[in-house]
Amino acid sequence: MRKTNIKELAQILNLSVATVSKALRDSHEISEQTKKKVLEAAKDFNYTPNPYASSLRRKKSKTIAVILPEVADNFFSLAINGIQSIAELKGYHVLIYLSHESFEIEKTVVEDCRSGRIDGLLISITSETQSAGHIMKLQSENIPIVFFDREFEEIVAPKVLTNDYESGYLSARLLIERGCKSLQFLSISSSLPICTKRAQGFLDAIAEAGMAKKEEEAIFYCTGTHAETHEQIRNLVANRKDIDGMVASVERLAIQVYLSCHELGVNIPHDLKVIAFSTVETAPILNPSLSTITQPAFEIGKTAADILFTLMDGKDYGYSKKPVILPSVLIERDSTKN
Amino acid sequence: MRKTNIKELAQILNLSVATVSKALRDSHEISEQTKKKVLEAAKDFNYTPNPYASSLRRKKSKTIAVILPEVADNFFSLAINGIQSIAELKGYHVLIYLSHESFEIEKTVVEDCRSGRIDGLLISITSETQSAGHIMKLQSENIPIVFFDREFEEIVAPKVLTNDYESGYLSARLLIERGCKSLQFLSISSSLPICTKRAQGFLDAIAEAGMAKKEEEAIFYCTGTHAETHEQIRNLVANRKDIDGMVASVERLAIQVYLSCHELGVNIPHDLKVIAFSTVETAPILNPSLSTITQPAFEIGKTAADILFTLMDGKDYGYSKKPVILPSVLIERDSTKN
DNA sequence: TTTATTTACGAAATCGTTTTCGGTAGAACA
DNA sequence: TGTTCTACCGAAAACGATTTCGTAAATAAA
Repeated sequence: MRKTNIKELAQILNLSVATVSKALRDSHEISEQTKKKVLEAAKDFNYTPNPYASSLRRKKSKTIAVILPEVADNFFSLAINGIQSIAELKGYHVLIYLSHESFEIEKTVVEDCRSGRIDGLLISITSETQSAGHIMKLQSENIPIVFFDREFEEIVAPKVLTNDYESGYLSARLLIERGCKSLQFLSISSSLPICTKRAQGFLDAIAEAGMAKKEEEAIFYCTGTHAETHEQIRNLVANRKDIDGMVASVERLAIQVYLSCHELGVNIPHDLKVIAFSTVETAPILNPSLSTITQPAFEIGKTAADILFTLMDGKDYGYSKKPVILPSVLIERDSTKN
Repeated sequence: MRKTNIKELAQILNLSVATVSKALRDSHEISEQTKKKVLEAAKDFNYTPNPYASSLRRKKSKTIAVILPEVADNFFSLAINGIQSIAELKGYHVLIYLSHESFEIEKTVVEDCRSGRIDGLLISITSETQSAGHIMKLQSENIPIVFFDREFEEIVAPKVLTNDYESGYLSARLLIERGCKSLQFLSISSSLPICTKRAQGFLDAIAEAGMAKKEEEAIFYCTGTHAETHEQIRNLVANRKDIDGMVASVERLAIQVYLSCHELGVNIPHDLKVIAFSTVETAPILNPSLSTITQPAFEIGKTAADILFTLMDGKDYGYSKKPVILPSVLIERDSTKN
């Protein structure tokens, strides 16, 4: 079945393209009668409007972009779900870009967003990102941007986050209450706010309990590839028998800790207690079940999208200039019990 | 910093828009000298080409769409990764649509794809999809389509699948060898080829072992919402003590089985052995570790994208009309051992 | 020198919409 | 009767690129 464009449709109907266009957009300038005729013909002759012609003329693309570090992480999967749920409602299209934690890729993608391809951007920055020039440039071209989860602190923009500091604090408190004497915080970045805040909460909690360590000792950085991370964590678990409690700042680190312990025969929670920032749904059926600080990932995505859309409507998004905080919940399971 | 369009750039350079356009596209009609001047000015004056104007004229969008049932499933996350890896290489943009297992949504999205918004489509159909009219309509408009994982059997199109029948067969064989006497196959659809083929392999294996059951008894369908599924599986585990082996056709069903067993105090593998089609990375650290048939999810996505791009280049994709099969691997862990 | 050929560029049409700005008829009003 | 509104519709100009085709100058071939 061949496609028609608006010009052909106009010819068939013996009307002008202007009239057809207006009829299709349900303009008051057009009589109900002709509207009906146009709609019918549009269906009969298989008319599908060309979105790019429309975007060109109206300077609106009905498209948003989501930039995130990876998708094979439950948190981001759930966040995408939340974002999509809103985009679908609004009839918007969603472009997904993966930065793979590479600042270079992030920069390239953000650069491309300046072309007018998108009406708005949702972004969770990479663990490498230390400057936000690329993002500010986009901002200066009046494209609404909302940060979710991984913000860039120095930039003023709507942000949807979770209570990272508090959660970091509580996770350490839990381990201390369960009798741990030497704690370690596993991080993936020394600049990412989610990591630094969680770490700071952790540090404050151990200091408060008289278990203070030097920051370099208390925090273990797992940068590098996933394979390298595995190696690092395995070595840590193998060699540092003094550590009896760990807080994993992101999901995959916790999994690495578990795998290492299984490989090395280290018993969780007896030899080592573990708690992780994670939304992994298998937490309750892990061996042992994993205590988690679970972020409201879906809601974070949904809220960020919500704000983005009100911004794109030209409205103020109603919240103050402060980030929106959706709290995480700590669920204790066997990995921290005695 | 203001954006420039090609017309302004031409004025600045005292050249025609035609020349500027050709210079930017590195045409042989333009001297190296002016090319250099144009490129410089483009950078200096912050020129970013409007992709929609370009798409309109060239009838190419540099965009592909991926339609999948859900993203919060490790298989699909990994597949997206594979797809993105190729798209990024080719400088293409990726639109993601979630059908949430709803045929209606799938139809709407596919319909929209006819508008010229995309140059190609990768799709994994919903569990409800029983007809492919919408997809054939798209095909008839010469938009390349590649199915991955969840195909529609009756349609002729490139497909990238895994060895479903064989894997179903092997999973049942394993349980039989481990001494199971009464097996159950957990399915999510009576029409989805991945389910029916896996189920058929399963049925053939138990028939061969003299453990044949009627199909209605051997296969348990978990349709409905996730919450309903949990209820159904819980009831099954609670009431059918005769069943001592289960094959979960998709990841989330296995998780539900585990959760139910934990709740009900059913011991895996002693009371019930479980094997699942799954790519979940926590399989080795579950309680007990989960035997899986693991699909090469990343490669499936990557290969599908590869084929799509060769198709979009107008070339034959080199393979025969038969689907490309990337085999899964069975990894036995504790959930099926004695 | 004359005639082809190449090289380098520009004018204008084109892609398929949307929107502005008129314009014509008939109704309503004085 | 003349005037002012409405209600509908159309011509044409955008939107910002690409591409075809034409042409002038420079070079090569005769």
